[in-house]
Parts: sequence; structure tokens; C-alpha cells
Amino acid sequence: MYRLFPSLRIDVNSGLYVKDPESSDLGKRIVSEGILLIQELGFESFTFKKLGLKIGSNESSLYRYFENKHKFLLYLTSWYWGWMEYKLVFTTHSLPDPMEKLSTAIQILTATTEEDGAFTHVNEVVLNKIVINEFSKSYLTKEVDEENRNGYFGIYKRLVSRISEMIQQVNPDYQYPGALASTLLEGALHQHYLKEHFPQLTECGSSTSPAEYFLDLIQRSLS
Amino acid sequence: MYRLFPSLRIDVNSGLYVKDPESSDLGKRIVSEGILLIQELGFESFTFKKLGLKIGSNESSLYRYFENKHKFLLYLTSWYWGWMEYKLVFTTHSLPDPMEKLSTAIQILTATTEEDGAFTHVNEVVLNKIVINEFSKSYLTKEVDEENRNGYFGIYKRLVSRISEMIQQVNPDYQYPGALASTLLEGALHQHYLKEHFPQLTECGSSTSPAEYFLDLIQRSLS
DNA sequence: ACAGCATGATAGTAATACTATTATATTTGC
DNA sequence: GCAAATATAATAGTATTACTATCATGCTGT
Repeated sequence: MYRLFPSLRIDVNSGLYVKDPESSDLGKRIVSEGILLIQELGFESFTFKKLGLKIGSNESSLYRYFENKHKFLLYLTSWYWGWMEYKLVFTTHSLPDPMEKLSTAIQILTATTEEDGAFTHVNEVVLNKIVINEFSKSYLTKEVDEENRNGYFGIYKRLVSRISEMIQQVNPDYQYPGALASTLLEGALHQHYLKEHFPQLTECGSSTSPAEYFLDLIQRSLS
Repeated sequence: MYRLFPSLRIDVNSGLYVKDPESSDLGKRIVSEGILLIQELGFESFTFKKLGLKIGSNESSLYRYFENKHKFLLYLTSWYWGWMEYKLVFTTHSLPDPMEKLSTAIQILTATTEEDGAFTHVNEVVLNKIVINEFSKSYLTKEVDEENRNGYFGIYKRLVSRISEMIQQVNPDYQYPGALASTLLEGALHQHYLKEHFPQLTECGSSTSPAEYFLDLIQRSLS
């Protein structure tokens, strides 16, 4: 889908990198292989030294692109949410019916990413898994407020706002559009995590998808 | 409330500690001062060395109680959920009406802990904040599945099951009681976090509480 | 040919997350 | 009251992490 607009770029906040990783071959390899290594090791065990080894580059070179691994994670998750926002806006733009619009949005946001967009160095399938496992760690820190002021969470916040607005279009009297939108985004990641690691705790699994659950939840909430 | 049963103990999985911290003065100090230090520094910057310094004890002594800081966090959060479960069961036990029972449960689980129970070395107000900020980090790890097999998340899972059952009592036809219960528990922590750090993203704040939002959400879902 | 920039190689530092060993208190059991 | 057992403290040591600094090399465009 993205290939329709080959010159589109996801505009991640420039404070998240020292040197734009899209600007060079090494930068792209850091991103693409970094995604795979974080998924393999988990964020805690991931280090720039190990990534340097994996891509045959030097640890010090990686620091020329990203200050530290926390900013690297912020970069990757921002990119992910930017990509989701793009898919969302593109797909729902022309839908006239507010409920159809919202339903489509929910489906996009709660679906498991199934296939590689194959248009960049970014493996979206793996990135989706990283977001499920690691996104919370990117904001549950002592530095949130400052990083928020710096705009590092801008894309994610805009996405929540968009959903919130769609909810208001469906039912202008509903009192908690923001809370519901934020519950949807966070909850979708959580349900995906549960179905993988705590299947006893949710009906979401092989036969029922998070999408079905959230569609039902939001329809009930807004009717 | 807890003082009604001074001999009650919250039964945390014994794999979470090397030596039971309730069994000695030092152990209790580790827990009580550890809670304060994690809140002060954030879990990432918290170390046993710093805690040893704070309580005038030796780093090596702390390792006789807890293998590492991750298990310490698991211990603290388990304790918290055990305490919540106790409050929940105690308060809702005698309520005959399923909806009243569920509403009361929601209120307990989504309320901000306001006052110190003052019955143990544990400061529940601060512990509540730690759970909001750090609980996700206790399970978003590469070791979840093994730790889950070891029973380290048993109390939390039992709590989700209890809510799930209450939901089924209210509406036996509702298809997603587990998903809704897990959304409630996780979502409550999330809304508390948002109102502190991302107030634009939710209506929960000074005039509206997470309790009101979730009460409304669940009532709509089950009617 | 050479200036300029990107990358690589090496070294170094303070802190982290421990483990091991030995010493010193403190408790308890007889 | 004393010895044995146990708890805690002190010290030292290790591998790794998360960087920073410096210098060398190599490639690019003019």
C-alpha cells in the first residue's frame, strides 16, 4: 500500500536521532537490523555493541546516529505510530459514515501486522511485535515529562486524538472519548500480549481477535 | 481496615525471595525503604547498592533477601495485588446484587490509594504509584513465560479471574469477560498514568476519575 | 590532488550487577 | 555462661554496560 507513495517519509521528531538514519546506508542497516536484534534479545539485553557486531560496524559509529538505546526505541516506536497513522488516514479518509470510519480504524489499530510492507528497510511485522513488547517502556520513565515537552510522543498523541475525534463523530454525547481512545490503543497492545503469554486471562486468541473484542466494546459504549 | 486481622499475611510466591523479608527487621527495612527509593529514582536507576546506603546496610546483605532487583519488583507488585485482592474480597463478599458487587470492585481497583494503611512497614500510597509506573516492566520481559510457569504472577491472574467471574454474574451472555477484566486492571493503571503525564489524552483528571469512566464503560458493556 | 566527511579502531571511565570470601556481631540452645 | 549457629558487614573482585575521546583510514566531489 505504501508503495503507492514511494516518496512519502514518516516524519519522526528530529530530536530522537543525532544523524538521520534514513540518510545513509549504515543508518538504514542500524534500523533494520536493530529491529531484528531487539526482537531477538529483548530491549533490556539489547546493546549498541551487540548491534555493531551484528552489522559489522563499530559501536562508536552507532552513537553517531542515536544518543542511546532509549532514544533508538523512541525512534522506532514513533516510526511505527507514524506508519499506523498513515494507514489509518489513508484508509478511512473517504468513508462518509462515522461508524464505518471508526470501525475501520479499530480494525487497523488492533490487527496483527501480517505482512511486510516490503517497501523500506523496516520490517513492520517484527516492529509490530516490538511495539507490543516494548512500547510501554518508552514512556514509563522518570524523563517522560521532559521528553513529552520535547515532542517525542507527538505522533502517538495525534493518533489518540484522531480516534477520539472519530468517537465524537459517532456519538457527540459520549463523555469519555479521549479515555476510550487511549484505552483502545493501549488495550490493543495489551490483549496481543496476553494472548501470547497469558491466554487464560482473555478470550482473545486463535478464534477471537482483539479487533472483534474492541469493536464490540466500542459499539456498546457508543450506542 | 487491615488492622481488623492483624495476623493476616499476604502470601507472595516464595520463589520471589531468597529469604522472607517479613522474617527480620532488615528484611522489612529493605521493603519499606526500597519502595520509597524506587519511587524516588525510578526503577531503572534504582540499585541495591543505593538502597544499602540508604538503610545503612551492605549491598551483599540485600542479595540474601532478593536475587536481583527484578525479583524485588515482582515481590512488591505481587504484594500489592495480594493486598488489593484482600480488600476486594473483604468488601464485596457480602454484597448480594451482582452489579453492586462489580461496581464496588471497580471502585476499589481504580481508586487512587489515598491513605497509608499504617499497619505494616509497607507504604501503600507509594506502592500504588510504583505499580502505576513500573508494573508493566515486571512482565514485559523475555523471561515472562518461565516466570509465569513458576507462579510469579499467580495473584494477579487470580484477581483478573475474580473480576471476570463478577462480570459473568452480571451478564452471563457477555462474550468477553476475561478481556474486559484484564482491560479494566491494565487500563486503570494506564489512565492514572495519563492523567499525570498526558492529560490531553484523557478526560480522567481532577474532576473526573478513572473510576467513573470505567464504571460507565462496564455498565454500557453489560447492559 | 586534496579537503572534507563518514566510518572504523582502539582505549578509557564510571557505574552496574552481581559473586566470593572473610570478619564480626547477635541469637539460641544447652 | 559458653559454644555453636546464624545474620550481617566489609572488602575485594569480575564481566558487562553505557558511554566518551582520540586518532586513523578511506571515499567523494571539485
